[in-house]
Amino acid sequence: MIHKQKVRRSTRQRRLILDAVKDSLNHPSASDIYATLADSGIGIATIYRQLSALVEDGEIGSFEYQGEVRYDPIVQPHAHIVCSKCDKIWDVALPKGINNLAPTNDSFENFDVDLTWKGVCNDCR
Amino acid sequence: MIHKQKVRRSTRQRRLILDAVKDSLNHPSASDIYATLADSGIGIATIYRQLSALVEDGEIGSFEYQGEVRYDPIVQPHAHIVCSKCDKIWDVALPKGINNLAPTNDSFENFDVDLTWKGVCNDCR
DNA sequence: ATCACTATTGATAATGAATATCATTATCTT
DNA sequence: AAGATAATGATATTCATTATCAATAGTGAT
Repeated sequence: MIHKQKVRRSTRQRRLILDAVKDSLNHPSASDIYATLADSGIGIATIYRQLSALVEDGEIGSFEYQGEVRYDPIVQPHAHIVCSKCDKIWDVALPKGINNLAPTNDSFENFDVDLTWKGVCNDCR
Repeated sequence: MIHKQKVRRSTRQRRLILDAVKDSLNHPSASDIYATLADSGIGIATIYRQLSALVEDGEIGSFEYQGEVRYDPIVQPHAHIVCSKCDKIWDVALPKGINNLAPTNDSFENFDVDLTWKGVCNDCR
């Protein structure tokens, strides 16, 4: 017997958290979103729960950097550039044709790329 | 006045930790190394300290995956494949010419690539 | 070898991100 | 409106990692 699909409910908290990520420009962490929504009264546990759920539902993107998960309003595949001095993160297009360079063969089915360029940004030099 | 260079001492602990990473095959975490060296009596703080120092000194590599830092005996630039089911990690060559695809321009000096392919391995299918 | 200097160690407390628990609240379907 | 249950918020807990600090042990000079 197949597992019954758990229905996702639309709550005030979920909407606010989604909007906060969609409106973000700095690849916020969970605590960044918590701070942004400070006067909403949303608990920190809900922030974590909904961020995970939104990623799972494909509404937002995520990646980890410096020991914490960062969230991304952009869901289309793309790469990042990070400055190792100031830890700022920029979005950048994936190199054209990168998927053709994937090590896919009959022993591994490949479906996602995580690409980050690390360097020093202009401001830090 | 230039900062005085702090001299790195060669200790029993450092040698054992370096050897453990160099002999590893599974991209071990700090606690993996701690477990491997359980009967050496090395404290967990020293494991963390020396792993960081070894990375800083360019003796080993590191990257983060699933909320923890993994260490790598290979220091040459290379990519990883991870299985999202069993979390196993494989080494794989960087796509040839990837550095020519870097978004380097006069506002960002690029010196490192972090590339991970994510998929499902043969065993998990 | 011994000395003096100080980097390193080990035990442990502390931090910080993320998850688990659970009684209460709010959504959704009928 | 009512029943079923997903979601919430407060908080305890877990887990990886770092900070603290007295004791120990490399290292270079004598």
